[in-house]
Amino acid sequence: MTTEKKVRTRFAPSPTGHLHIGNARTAVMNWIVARHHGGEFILRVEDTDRERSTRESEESILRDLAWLGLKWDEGPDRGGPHGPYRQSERLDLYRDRMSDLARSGRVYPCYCAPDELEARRQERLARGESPAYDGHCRELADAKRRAYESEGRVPAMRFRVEPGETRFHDLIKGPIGFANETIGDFVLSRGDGMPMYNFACVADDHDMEITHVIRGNDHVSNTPRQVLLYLALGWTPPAFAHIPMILGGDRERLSKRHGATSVDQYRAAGYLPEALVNFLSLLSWSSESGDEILGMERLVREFDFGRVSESPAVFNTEKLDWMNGQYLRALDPGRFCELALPFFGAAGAPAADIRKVTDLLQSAVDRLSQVPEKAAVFFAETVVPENAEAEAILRSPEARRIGEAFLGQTAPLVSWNSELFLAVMKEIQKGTGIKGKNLWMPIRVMLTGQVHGPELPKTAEILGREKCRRFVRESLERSGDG
RNA sequence: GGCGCGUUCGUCUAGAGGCCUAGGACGCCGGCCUCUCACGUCGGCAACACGGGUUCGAAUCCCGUACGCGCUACCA
Repeated sequence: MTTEKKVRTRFAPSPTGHLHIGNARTAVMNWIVARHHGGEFILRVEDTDRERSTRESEESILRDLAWLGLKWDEGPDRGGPHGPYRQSERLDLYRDRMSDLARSGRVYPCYCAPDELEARRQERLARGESPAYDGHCRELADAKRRAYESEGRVPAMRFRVEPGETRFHDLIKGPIGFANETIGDFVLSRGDGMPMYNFACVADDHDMEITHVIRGNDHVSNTPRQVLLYLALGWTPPAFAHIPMILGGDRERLSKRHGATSVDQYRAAGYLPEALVNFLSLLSWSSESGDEILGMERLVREFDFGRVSESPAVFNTEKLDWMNGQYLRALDPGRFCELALPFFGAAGAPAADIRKVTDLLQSAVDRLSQVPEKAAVFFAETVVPENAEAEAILRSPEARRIGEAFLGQTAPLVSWNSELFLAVMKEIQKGTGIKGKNLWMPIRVMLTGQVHGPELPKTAEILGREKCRRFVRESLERSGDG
């Protein structure tokens, strides 16, 4: 590699749904490689499957990509020198390439109907033969061809795969080879003229000057077909890198039944894009430093194909949660508050002291969506013991003495904060002789109804003197009747 | 069935012939901190799929087996 070509990578999703976590990881890798080399990251929409492609999906994918922080240099929304970036808008280009191939005799029309194809394939399988296309239409006589045409059959175009072996070098897996016999003459374009994946992909990657094709491992067996196409068109294939699949807990390809599988679901659940990108990067890659909380800059700087693993990785939500918690805690408190606010829903967060609440909660959650539920205790108008343990604490003889002392101590107070609350607790301890857990737990339950929670002085401060006194009074009244 | 790829603690991984009585991280268990929980911190449990080679020496190289995943579409 003496001629320094600018590195160009691409992410080429088909807009048939939300951005899947596995595809997101592919996008992350491509983005990282491009940035690592100071190159360009291109976004291309592969919408040649008219049945399944929708504009809504495309928009949603672009939105999620942007949310992840993976900025693209060229794409359908912003154009670029190699556009258009939607395959459905590049049909003329594919037609030209097809003509090139036709001129050199590398393609031929195939009139086989889908059911005929399937039937013959099953027969070959039953006989223990290769399921690849049998070459039925390979050497069709003109007469036969005309006969099919008059039947109204519209041909697909197949690529003629000659005997031999197709090898390529994978940046991650090393040399890989396929016997051409196992490939078979594959379809380049359908009867309706739409190009197939392998054909459009090669034409576009070449036109867009892609230098590194980085994609999932499920594409390795497509690669020899694509290499054959590059060669037939007189082009030099790009470098290929096939990254391991992401699996679910049962070691099967990650799918819906494994729970959340799309990026938008993780956004809604309160994960930070930086955490998700970091986590995804660490699936099948590791920093030489051994560090795991890396951040985008280090991810880009330290990336190295040599450190990409060759085996599939299980997507482990527990570790993602931990990592997200790390990112959440590293956030500036003001920023944390700002990011948590939307999770209170349309009604918004209760305005009073929300910042004090989020400050207290920053180390208590690992997803932003947990903030509202954990914050509820600060905005409640009544206190209900959460369980039998809480009720038992309220029934204890100490609880009444502590509660009464609390009311007595707080009655004359004109101001209120965590320090004053602490002072009150000290006085109660002095007056009743009760201390430690036996002193604090009854107050905690009287104020929050819960046996666990953030530090009590801060909690009491946020609640305010009046509310604290009311909750204690109501608690005493309730247990007084029993 | 064929072809391809893969196989280190439950999970993510380090490891590129001796540095490995296999290291780190998550989770789990326990200690500390502490009114509780969480955070933080300290410690513990836990793995080289199996069988043959090659070598003075193999988690690392070779072969085979098993298992897993992927592809085998006029889907991408």
